[in-house]
Amino acid sequence: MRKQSSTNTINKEHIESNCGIAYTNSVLNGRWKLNILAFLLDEEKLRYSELKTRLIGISERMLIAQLKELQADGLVHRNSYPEVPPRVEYSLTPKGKSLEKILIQMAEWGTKNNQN
Amino acid sequence: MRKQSSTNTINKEHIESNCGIAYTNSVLNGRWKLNILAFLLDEEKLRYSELKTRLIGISERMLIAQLKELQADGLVHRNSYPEVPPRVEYSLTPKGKSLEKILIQMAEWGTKNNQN
DNA sequence: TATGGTACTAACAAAAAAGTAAGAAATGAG
DNA sequence: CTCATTTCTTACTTTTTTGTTAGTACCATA
Repeated sequence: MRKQSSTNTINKEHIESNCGIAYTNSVLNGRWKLNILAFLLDEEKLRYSELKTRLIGISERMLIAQLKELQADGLVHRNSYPEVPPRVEYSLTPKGKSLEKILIQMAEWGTKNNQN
Repeated sequence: MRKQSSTNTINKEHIESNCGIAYTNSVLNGRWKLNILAFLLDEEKLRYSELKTRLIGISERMLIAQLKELQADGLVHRNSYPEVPPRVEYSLTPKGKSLEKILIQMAEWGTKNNQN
């Protein structure tokens, strides 16, 4: 009677790949996260102010928020120097760097498929 | 006086990769889009009702909305049979299929890095 | 004539994300 | 003592996204 039982035909691989993608999605989802990661991949270390300059249009509130989430997810490392005025450098963690291939391919795919 | 001029130090490659990523992000961003694409990649064709069954928790409103956006971006093809009750099959376009590598790597990365 | 099954659509409400603007801390330079 | 600089923080508003619910169209079948 209930068609839901057809869910059973989804095998384990499908479910796992689906969970995998869901996690990746949850970590990368956000208006600026991919861009932040891409810049950090390119330039290794960037100060807060440097990121702000590169991410044209981002507000400070958003930049901080996205950086915090990326840190919480273990993708980005924050290094703060005890100076005044403050100096804070952001960089990728190994986990963040492990996204390199994906980021590069996304950039390539986007460049190829964006008809502007 | 204005620090914005430091933007000039960002070279063309960076800008392009950034635009590429921004486009890819705009196309893939959405709570369910990656999952929808992953299922279509795995199963080639899926009816609306089959997608609904697999995407646990999605509402009809969202499913339709995401499918429409994916169609508008040229990733998904909609095939409607002139039958009653209606039968509609969704599948990936070549452009959608060209995301295969990225989708697979995202699934793998997620599976590897999701500590559950 | 009424019912069932599938793929939607529309209207409104709730929740989440993002924008805006003001300000705080810390200290060396003037 | 005041100011400038940099990295945030907070409160509030607006916008965007998502949920919820009800309903539509189609026609074969009973």
